[in-house]
Amino acid sequence: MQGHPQTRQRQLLLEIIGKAEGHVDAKQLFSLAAARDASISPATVYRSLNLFKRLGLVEEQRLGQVRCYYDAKSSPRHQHLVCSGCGEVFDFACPLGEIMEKVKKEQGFTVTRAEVYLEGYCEKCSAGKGTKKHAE
Amino acid sequence: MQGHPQTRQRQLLLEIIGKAEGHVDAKQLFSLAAARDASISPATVYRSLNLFKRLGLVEEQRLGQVRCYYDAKSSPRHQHLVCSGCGEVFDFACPLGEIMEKVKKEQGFTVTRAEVYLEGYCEKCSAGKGTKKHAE
DNA sequence: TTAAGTGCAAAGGCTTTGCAGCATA
DNA sequence: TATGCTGCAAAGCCTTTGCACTTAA
Repeated sequence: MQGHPQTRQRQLLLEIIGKAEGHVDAKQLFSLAAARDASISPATVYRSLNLFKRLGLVEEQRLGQVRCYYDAKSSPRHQHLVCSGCGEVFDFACPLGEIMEKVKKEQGFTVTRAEVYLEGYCEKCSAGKGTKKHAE
Repeated sequence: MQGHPQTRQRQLLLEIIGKAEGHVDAKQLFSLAAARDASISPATVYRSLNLFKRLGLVEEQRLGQVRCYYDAKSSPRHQHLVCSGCGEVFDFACPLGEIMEKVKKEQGFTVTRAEVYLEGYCEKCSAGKGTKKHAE
């Protein structure tokens, strides 16, 4: 791992991130890890996440207020829809290429990282609004 | 103010947010406010921001990890470019309408809130990279 | 064997909350 | 005057850090 020891904890964390198709935040990651290795500590989770980010193994993205992580190689670039009704997270393809070109051309800005976050109501929740799982 | 008393502190905060064309986070807002009214407390800033958000007077948006606020009526919807070189924040028009329509049509998702966050290098910093004000 | 990682506990930011006093309407 | 806001201080999260011990290579 690029000069970094492959430890039991790191393997476990990477495995969880890889399997969690979608996005886990640090807290979830800790819970999931602790379920399989009760001795793991939050500090290790945070330290590992920072290492993985530096090595480019996982990517970080904000979903609303929350920092989430996902496997860098498994997930192609995608962006997120979060339902205010049921809390579910959906992926969607976003024409980022166009947007990046546009700001490059118009403002000379070179984009190295893009995040799109849309909040609203999914098909099911649009139909029967009022079943809020978590408030706004 | 919709049944909420108009206090000295709230006036001050709204004024600062209005004048700060762009985005202030809670900390900046507190500093700016404290410069003009040394007795103001962070608690008031946070309480006021939450009130303003509820009343729709200010809008909240994330810039990277940071929650920023801006005057809801003065700013038309715009999105942000943050330069990793100089830290400057640029606005840009983003074709969100199209995107919202697309997810509506393709996934039945109704968007109520959209945030686009692009990070990269502005024209100046692209030219002479290496003058990082803050690391990644 | 040795450099690096880990757990624990404590500390650090930011944000919220309880409470008593104060101000707005 | 009465409701509601304010400041203060304390508490709550999440995240990072210091330290001694353990582990991978």
